[in-house]
Amino acid sequence: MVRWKNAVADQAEQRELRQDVLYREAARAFRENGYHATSLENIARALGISKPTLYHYVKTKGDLLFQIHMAASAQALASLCREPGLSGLERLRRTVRDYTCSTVGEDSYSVVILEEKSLRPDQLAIVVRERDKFEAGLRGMIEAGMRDGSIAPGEPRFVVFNVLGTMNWVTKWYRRGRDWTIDEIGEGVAAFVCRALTPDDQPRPVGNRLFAPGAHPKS
Amino acid sequence: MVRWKNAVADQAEQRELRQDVLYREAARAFRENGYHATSLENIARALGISKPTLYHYVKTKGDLLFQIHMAASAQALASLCREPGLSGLERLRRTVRDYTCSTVGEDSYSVVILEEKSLRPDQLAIVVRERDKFEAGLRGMIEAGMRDGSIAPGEPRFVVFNVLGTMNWVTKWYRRGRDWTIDEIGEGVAAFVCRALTPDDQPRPVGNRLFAPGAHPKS
Amino acid sequence: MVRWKNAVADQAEQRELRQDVLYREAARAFRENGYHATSLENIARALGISKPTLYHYVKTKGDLLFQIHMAASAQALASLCREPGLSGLERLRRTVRDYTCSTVGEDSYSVVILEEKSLRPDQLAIVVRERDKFEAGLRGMIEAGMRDGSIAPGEPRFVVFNVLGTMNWVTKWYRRGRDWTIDEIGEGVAAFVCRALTPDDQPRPVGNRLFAPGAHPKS
Amino acid sequence: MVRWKNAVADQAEQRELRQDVLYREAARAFRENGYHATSLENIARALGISKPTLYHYVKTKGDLLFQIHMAASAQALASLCREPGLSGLERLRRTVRDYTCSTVGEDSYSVVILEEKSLRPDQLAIVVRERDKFEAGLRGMIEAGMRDGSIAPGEPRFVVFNVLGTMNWVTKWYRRGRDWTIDEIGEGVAAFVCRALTPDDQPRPVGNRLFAPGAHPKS
DNA sequence: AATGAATGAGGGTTCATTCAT
DNA sequence: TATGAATGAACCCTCATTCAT
Repeated sequence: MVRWKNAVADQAEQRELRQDVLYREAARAFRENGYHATSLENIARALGISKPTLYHYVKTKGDLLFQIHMAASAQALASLCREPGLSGLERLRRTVRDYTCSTVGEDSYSVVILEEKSLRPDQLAIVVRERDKFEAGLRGMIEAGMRDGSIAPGEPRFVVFNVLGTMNWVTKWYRRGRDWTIDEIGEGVAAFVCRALTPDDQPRPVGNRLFAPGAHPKS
Repeated sequence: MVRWKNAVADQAEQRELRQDVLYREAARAFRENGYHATSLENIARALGISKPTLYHYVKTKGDLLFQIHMAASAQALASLCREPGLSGLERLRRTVRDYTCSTVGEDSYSVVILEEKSLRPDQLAIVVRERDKFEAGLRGMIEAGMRDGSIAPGEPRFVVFNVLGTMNWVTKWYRRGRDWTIDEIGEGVAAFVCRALTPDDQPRPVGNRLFAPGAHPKS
Repeated sequence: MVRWKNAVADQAEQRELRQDVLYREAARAFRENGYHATSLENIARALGISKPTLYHYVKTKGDLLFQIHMAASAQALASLCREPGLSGLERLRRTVRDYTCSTVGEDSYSVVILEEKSLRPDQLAIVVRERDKFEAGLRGMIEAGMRDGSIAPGEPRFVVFNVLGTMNWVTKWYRRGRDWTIDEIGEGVAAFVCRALTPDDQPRPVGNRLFAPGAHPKS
Repeated sequence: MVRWKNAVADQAEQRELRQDVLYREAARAFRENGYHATSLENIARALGISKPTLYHYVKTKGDLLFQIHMAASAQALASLCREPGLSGLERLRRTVRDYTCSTVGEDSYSVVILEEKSLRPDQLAIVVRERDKFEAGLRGMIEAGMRDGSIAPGEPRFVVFNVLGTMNWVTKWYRRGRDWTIDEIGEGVAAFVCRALTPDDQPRPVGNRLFAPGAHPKS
C-alpha cells in the first residue's frame, strides 16, 4: 500500500509529480540530517514506500543529490531580479528577499549547507558552474550598484560572500510557523544586507519589525 | 613509527598535546568532508597513526565530535569582547572580527557548518547550551547598542542570526593563503556587519580594501 | 510497441515462435555472460519487450534455464549419427562434426559451459539424464569402434570426456564470420578427434585446411 | 574464533599464507558454482571467518577474481615445457600433461571455465594478455613441431584451441579420488592430444590404461 | 603506547517476481 | 497481451569498535 505522501495526479504526469515530491522530501532530509546521515531507507519511509521503489525515480543516491543541487540552482537563478531601470542596490534587495524566501519556503530544494564533497567530481563541476551563474548575477548587481552610486565601494566577490552567508544561514535557524513569517524574514534579511551596502551619502532602505523599522525609537 | 604530524613534546603533556592535534585535525576533516563522510581511518591516516591508536585519545567517534564542539564553543566564547566603556556596536565589531579570524585560523576548531543531528541528544543539549552563551553574549551587545544608540533598532535575536550567518559562512569559502589575509577578512566582515547595524543618525565604521574603504570613489 | 526481434507469424503459432526466439536469445546471453550475470531485464531489452512480458512465456528464470538445457539436449541428441553400416569411428566423426556445427550455429541453444549448479536439483537430475543419453550415444560409437577396430583401445568414458572437451570448448573461442566458417570448424574438430582415436594400424582420416589437410608438406 | 581452515604459520608470513588459502578456496568456489553464484559470505563461511574479515585480504570481489586469474596464468605459464633438444611434439606432450595435472591438482587456481565478462575491462585486458602468453607458448611448440615433422600440418591457432579444449574441460568432469589418479589423467590427455597431432609417417606416442595403452587388444 | 586482525551493524544497489491496469 | 510500479531478499562493501599481542 503506497501513500506517496498524498501526491497522486491523473495519469502520465503522475510520475513526474512523484519524482518531484521525492526530490523535495530528500532535500528536506539532507538539509536536516546531512547527506550521509540520511539513508535511502529514511527517505523511503518518509514517503511511505519501500527502498527499492526509490530506484524507479532515482538512478543512485549520488545522482539524487545531484538532481536536487540542480533544481536548487534553477530555483536560485529564478530569484535573480532582472527588472530594468532599477539601481543596483534595489535589484539586489529584491533578489535577496526572493532568494531568502525561496530557500525557506515549503517547496525549497535548497541544500546549500551540505558538504560539496559528497558530489562526484564531474557533477560537482556542473553544480559549481551553475552556482557561479547565480553568484555572477549577484556580483553584477553589486558592481552596477558600485558604479551607479547605490552601493558602497569594495571588493565585489567579498561582498557577494557576505550576502550569501546572511541569506544561506537562514536555513540553519528558521522554522516555519514560529514567531516570524517567511515574508518577514525575506524583508528583514534584505534590509540587513542593503543597509550594510548603502554608501554614506545615500539614505538607507527601511526594514520591518525584525530590523531597522524606520526611525530609531530613541530619537 | 608514529609521526603525529610533528607534535611531540617532552613528557606527560605529550598526551594533551597529541589530543589537541588530533582534535584540530578531526575538526578540519569534519569541516571539509562532513562528520559522516569522515572515517576514523581517514583521521588516523592524516595523523600518521593507526585506527586503534586513536582510541587511546578518544572514547568514541561521537565523543570526538562532542569534544570538538565544546572546544569550538570555548573558542567562540573567548572571542566575546568584554572591554568596558565601549559602545555596543564597538564591542560587537571587535567580537565579529576576532571570532571570524579564529574560525578560519590555522588552529580553528570550528564545526559550525556541521549538522547538529550527528550529536547524541544529551550531548547536543550541552552544546546548544554553550552555543547559547555565545549567542547571548552577542545579543547582549546588540541590545546594549540599541539602548546606547549605536545600533539600529530591531529584533535582537534576528540580528544575531544575521551576524552569525555572515561570520560562519566564511569557513565555506575562505581559503588561507589566497587573495586575502585572515585579518583582512576579519576586518571586512566586521565592517559589513557593523555598517548594517549603524543607525541612520550615526557615522558608520570605515572598513578596508575589501569593503567600505572610507569615502566613495565617485564622490 | 513490441518488436520481438522480427519474429511474428500468422496466428496461434506466434506464441511458440516467440518462445523460441526468447529461448535462443536467452541461451546466447547466458552463454556470453553467464546465467547469474544475465538479468531478465537484459533479455527483455534484447528482445525489445518489457520484463513482465517475459513472464507470459516463462515461468521463472530458473525454468527458462531448464527449458534451454532441455532444448540443447534435444539438439545434441539429434546430432547423434544413427546411420547403419558404418564403422564406429565414422559414426563418431559425423556426430562430432554435426554437433560442433550445431553448437556454434546461429540457432544454437548450447549452454554447456554454464555452471550446472544454477539448476534446481530436480531439474538438474533431468538434465543430467538427458545429457547422459547423449554421452551414452557417443560412448556407444566409441565402444563399437574399439570392437570393430576403427578406434584405438582405451577407457570409453575417458575418451568421451576428451571428445566432449574438444567439441564444447568451441563456443568459448569461435566467432562467426571471422576467419573460419562453421563447416570448416566442424570438419576440423572432427578430424582432430578422429585422428586421435584411429588405431596405429589404420589409415587416419584426412582433415581440411585447419588441420591435417592430407599429406605432410615436408614429405 | 577463527580457524582459517588450519593454515597458520609462524609470524609475518601468516598473512600471505592466509591470502593464499583464501585465493584457492575462492578459486574452488568460483569454479564449482560460478563467480556470480558465489557470495563472499560463502567463501567466508568456507574459511571459517566473517565476511568483513575477507576485506583484510582482498580489495573487492572483482579484484579477488582478477588476482586468481593472474595466479592461474602464472601457474599455466609455469607448465610450459622449456626443455631444449626436444621435438615440438614432445615438448607439447609434457606441457599438456603438466598443465592438465596442475588444473585439477589440490592447489589449483584454475578458473578457465568462468565467463570472462565478469572481469573489469581493464583487468580483462591484462588477463587476456597473460593468457595469450600461454597460448603463444603452445603455438610455438606446435609450429616447431610442424617444422620438425613431429606434428601434422594445420592452422596452429586452430590446433591450440583444440588442445586447450581437451585440457580445460577436465575441470568439468574430473573428481579427485574417484576412479582415476591425477597422473593418469595428465598422461591420458597428453596421449589423446598427441596422437591427434602426430603426422601419418610418424609413430604415435603410447598412452596409458585410459587411452591407447599400446597395442590394440584386437591384434 | 601501538597495531593487525576481526566483526556486527548498516547502507546502497540489484533483481526475480507479482500486481493492477 | 503488455507494462509501469512495487517489493522482499540478497549481495557487496564500509565502518566504528574491540581484542590479542
